[in-house]
Amino acid sequence: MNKQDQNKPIPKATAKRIPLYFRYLRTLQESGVIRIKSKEFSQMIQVPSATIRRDFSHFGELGRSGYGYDVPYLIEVFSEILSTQVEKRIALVGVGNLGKALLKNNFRRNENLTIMCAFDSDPEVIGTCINCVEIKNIHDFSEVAKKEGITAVITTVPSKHAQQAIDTIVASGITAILNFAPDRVKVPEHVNIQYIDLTTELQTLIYFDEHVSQVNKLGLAKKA
Amino acid sequence: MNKQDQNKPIPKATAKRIPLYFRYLRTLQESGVIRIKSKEFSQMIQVPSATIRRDFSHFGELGRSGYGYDVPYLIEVFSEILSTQVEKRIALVGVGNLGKALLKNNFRRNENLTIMCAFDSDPEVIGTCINCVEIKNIHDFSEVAKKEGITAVITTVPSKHAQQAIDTIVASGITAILNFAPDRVKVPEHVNIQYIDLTTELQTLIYFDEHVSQVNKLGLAKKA
DNA sequence: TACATTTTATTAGTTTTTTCACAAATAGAT
DNA sequence: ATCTATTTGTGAAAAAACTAATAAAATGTA
Repeated sequence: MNKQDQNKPIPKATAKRIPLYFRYLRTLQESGVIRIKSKEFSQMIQVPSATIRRDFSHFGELGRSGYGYDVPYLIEVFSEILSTQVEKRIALVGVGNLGKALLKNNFRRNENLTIMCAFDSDPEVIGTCINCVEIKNIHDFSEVAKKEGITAVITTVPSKHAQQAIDTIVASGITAILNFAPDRVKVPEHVNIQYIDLTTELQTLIYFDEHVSQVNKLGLAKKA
Repeated sequence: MNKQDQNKPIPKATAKRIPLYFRYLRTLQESGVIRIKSKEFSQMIQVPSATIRRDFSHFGELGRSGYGYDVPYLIEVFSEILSTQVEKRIALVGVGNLGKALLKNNFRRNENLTIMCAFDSDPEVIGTCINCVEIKNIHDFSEVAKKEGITAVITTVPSKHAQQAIDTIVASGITAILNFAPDRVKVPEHVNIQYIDLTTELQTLIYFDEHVSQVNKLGLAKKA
């Protein structure tokens, strides 16, 4: 039994890094690496080694002094944490340009996440298939989602219709939504909604580039 | 002259919210709203009112007690901060499924950000056009980027080739990169690189949904 | 086996971010 | 012109996240 079961909740900042850790552990495993030290791992993923050790420590004493961490064991632990042995069945709502692209990729390199079904309201696309996924009518969302055992939903609906689409999704009992429409929508408190907004990301990046890190540009950066 | 010029740097957390603030101020303006109180705005964008006031305060005394904030004035200020009057000319590298989708959208609703040119290494796509943007050979990146006055680059290259593509970009003097390939790449310190990884985002979301917010699910959530 | 080296896990300390709560300022009513 | 109700801006407190530094533990070498 690891610490998490008995103790304090995992810090949000830590939780956000877990998928990154897991991805790189898998990469290491594929390269046949059996053991990894926090400092080496730090170089790889560009997260300070102290942060890595602190993060890992929330899940128990995973490493051994003077040795480092055993990669297969770490993978076992993080796999459990992310419950990767359970297939996550995803639905996609909104089959526009972006939706189509996500369908075509369908988490290619990841055997744990799969877009099972897609929805739209446009009669033109309903009934067609993309990458072997049939586009269904959004009106049938609840029914199909239940039948397919959907865990989480990605919405790539235009802002204008996002609230309506998300109401439908929430009504079906789904509690995890990844929303590409930048406008904030109203959801009940128990629903977890995450926003991905390209424009905002890019504006933030440019803002940092222009203001926040001028110091770096002048060559006054402190050491890595 | 506002505070930012004279005083302390803007906190990172604040900087990240600026584009969100700006977007919603524009929405308000379009609806003809002239004044907004931090509490109302808070409801809209789902950021605590105290955070909003604190954030705004970094740029001077923008509001008036007992009144709130003047929307046109706020827009003026944030427009200046984000330098939205200057067109940001973006390049896109990697014209796969996702790259194509971004090209087709091309920040439709935003008059400040424009994808000016796109690059790939596949002879099949080089020379073709998507949404009036011609796909150029990545080998000509530096030359074209200079001619086009590119400020920032979006990379939608497969992980395997991301490092190479980004080396090319960095070599041309670009310092702001938004990278959709999830693997960490090495860049000089003065380069600002931001990662967007759908898989990670979704895994994080699901992790939170399964672990972190069980409390909410049990109906024990604290008040909004 | 003993010992010098390595590396974790953790304690303590620092910085950053968020939140509280209220004086001061202003609005708008009378 | 006065008064009451609002709402800001900000000190101060609290919470969260990060970093430093080190004792303890384990490694691996002689």
